Amino acid sequence: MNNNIKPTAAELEILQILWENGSCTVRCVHEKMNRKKDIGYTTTLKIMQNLAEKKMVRRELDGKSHIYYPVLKKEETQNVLLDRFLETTFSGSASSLVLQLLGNHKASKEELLKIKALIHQLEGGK
Amino acid sequence: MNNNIKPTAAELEILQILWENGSCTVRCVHEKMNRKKDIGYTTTLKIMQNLAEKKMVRRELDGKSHIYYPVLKKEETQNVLLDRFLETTFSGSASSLVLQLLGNHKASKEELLKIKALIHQLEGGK
DNA sequence: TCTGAACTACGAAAATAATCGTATAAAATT
DNA sequence: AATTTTATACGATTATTTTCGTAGTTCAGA
Repeated sequence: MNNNIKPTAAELEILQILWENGSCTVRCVHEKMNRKKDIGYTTTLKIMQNLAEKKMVRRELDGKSHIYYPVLKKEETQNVLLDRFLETTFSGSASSLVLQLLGNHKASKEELLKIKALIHQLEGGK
Repeated sequence: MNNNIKPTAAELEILQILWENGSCTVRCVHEKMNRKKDIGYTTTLKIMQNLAEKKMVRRELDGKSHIYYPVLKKEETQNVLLDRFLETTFSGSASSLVLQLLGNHKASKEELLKIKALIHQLEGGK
């Protein structure tokens, strides 16, 4: 598994948009970005070009412009980032992470149910 | 609550050491750091000075050298960072974070037990 | 007392990330 | 046909983080 995934903060923002939409032009990404913060068009463009150069997205020419597609899988990327975060911030202790998350962040009932179900499954399916 | 906590990666490494040890001199931190990676003494010193300047640690003169103490609370800091991570990487969905974490065998049996206990408590209690 | 070891202070270099300006080309509009 | 709009490319600038060199201080031991 690719453990070299290392999108920067700005790159990750764009990846999120691509994951949500499947594919986007720069203009499209840029408009969605601008709903959250004020940023120049060429900045968005540049970061997407960087992503392409690093092979985290691919792009196809479509007339005058490009259409960008995510290459990294969302879950895989999240997992790698999660591992790293777990290590750096919680010294690798998954339970303290979860305890803090659930304890302070009261997940909804539905979320708790999902989690319980998974635990049962993990226990049952040994 | 202080939502402005933003230790960088290098700063966080040092905070972890201070949290574990309660307090440390630069030398002490530096030796522990060097077990993991090769880094110059003055680099460690500088980062600790930065931490002090940013009020994330405080220091007291002790003879010729300083003793550093964490100011940020470990759990509070972890929480702030966790919030931020949850937002940027999992678009705020606590359950997908936990599901991926547990699904990925990052939690031991003991950890699962702790988590189950907490869920029971959240459900049953108050 | 002199020398060297252990400190701190401080600034500058190197590395990384983010932002944008300008040049250029191709369509679309007038 | 000329102008405006919409793209990309690419380098330059700025900001942030990390790293370290150098200078200067204090203290302990030869």
